[in-house]
Amino acid sequence: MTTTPAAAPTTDWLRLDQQICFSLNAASRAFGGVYRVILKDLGLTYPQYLVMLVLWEHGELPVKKLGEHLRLDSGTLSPLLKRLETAGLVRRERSARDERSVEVRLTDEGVALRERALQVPRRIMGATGFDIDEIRALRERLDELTGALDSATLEQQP
Amino acid sequence: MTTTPAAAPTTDWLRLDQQICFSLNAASRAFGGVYRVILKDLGLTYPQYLVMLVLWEHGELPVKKLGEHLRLDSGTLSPLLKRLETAGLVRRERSARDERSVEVRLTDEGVALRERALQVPRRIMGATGFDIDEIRALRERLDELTGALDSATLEQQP
DNA sequence: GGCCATTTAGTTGTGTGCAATTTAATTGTG
DNA sequence: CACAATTAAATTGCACACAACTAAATGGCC
Repeated sequence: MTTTPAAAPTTDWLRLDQQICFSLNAASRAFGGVYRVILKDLGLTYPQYLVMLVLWEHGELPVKKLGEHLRLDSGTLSPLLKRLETAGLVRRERSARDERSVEVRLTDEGVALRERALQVPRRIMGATGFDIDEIRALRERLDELTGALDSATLEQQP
Repeated sequence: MTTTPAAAPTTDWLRLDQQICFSLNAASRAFGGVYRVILKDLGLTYPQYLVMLVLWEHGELPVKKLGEHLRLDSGTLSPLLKRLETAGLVRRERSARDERSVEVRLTDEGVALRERALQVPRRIMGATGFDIDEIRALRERLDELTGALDSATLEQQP
């Protein structure tokens, strides 16, 4: 075997691409790892925690609205919500007004869990080593990126 | 400082937390969506593309090393590599020196696919709307974050 | 009122991610 | 050399994501 790989890597675009998507992918999973450890106490997975955050803020929402907040569809949410229901944190009830819709609402237990969740953000912040302003700046950058990527995805589909 | 009884929480840390993890999670999945569209031509998923990027750069390496580059373990890589092998892009062979190890190497077809992949980074860059320097700055920030999160995860596991 | 397109959840199938376990090979130690 | 500890892959089980599809309910439109 020759020691030199296929192509000259100096201005290697694939290598650059590697860096970009690796970084985001790795950061996302590293974040997931930290949340996994911290959320184990609460009996929640990271995506379940995200759902609970939305419910703690809004109290009660149809699956559709929940999905809009989280950019997730029913294919992901339906089984996840079933697990939260089995855990006794939420109830799912067909809306009386529109029987296509399913209202998701917190149980007393689900509301109570919020108290224990209040410590989570501080621990996450500690793990990042970033301060509030740095986090905010990064967040704005990421939202900008997400917006650009979403519109690009839509344009690419016709 | 007494807190408001019911809904209105302190400085709403949970809401802030929501913003942070939502943003990273959303950006990661938005990125995945763009890659999914672009990579469909090549017959690769996004994680498979990441594996191919490493192989295009290094030519051949054991599963262990591949996992270190991608921070993935054999539980993820084994089935993924089987699919790449079925697709005819890689071969997996037990190392003669150390029979515990499995060497992953590109087939001719796998090497050839690199040519078609060369267009991917440009299309991704276009979709982001960011220029090289912005991407690089974001990447450095994310790597910093990942490093902090990883060491925090390790410290928490004694 | 009757019919059809749309909307909303749910289901199915594929592909990760990761923890935990298993199997086989290698290494370290007495 | 024997044998326990370690290491590398693979396997198993669970939980997302997401595309594609199904089923039920609603809303328009004539």
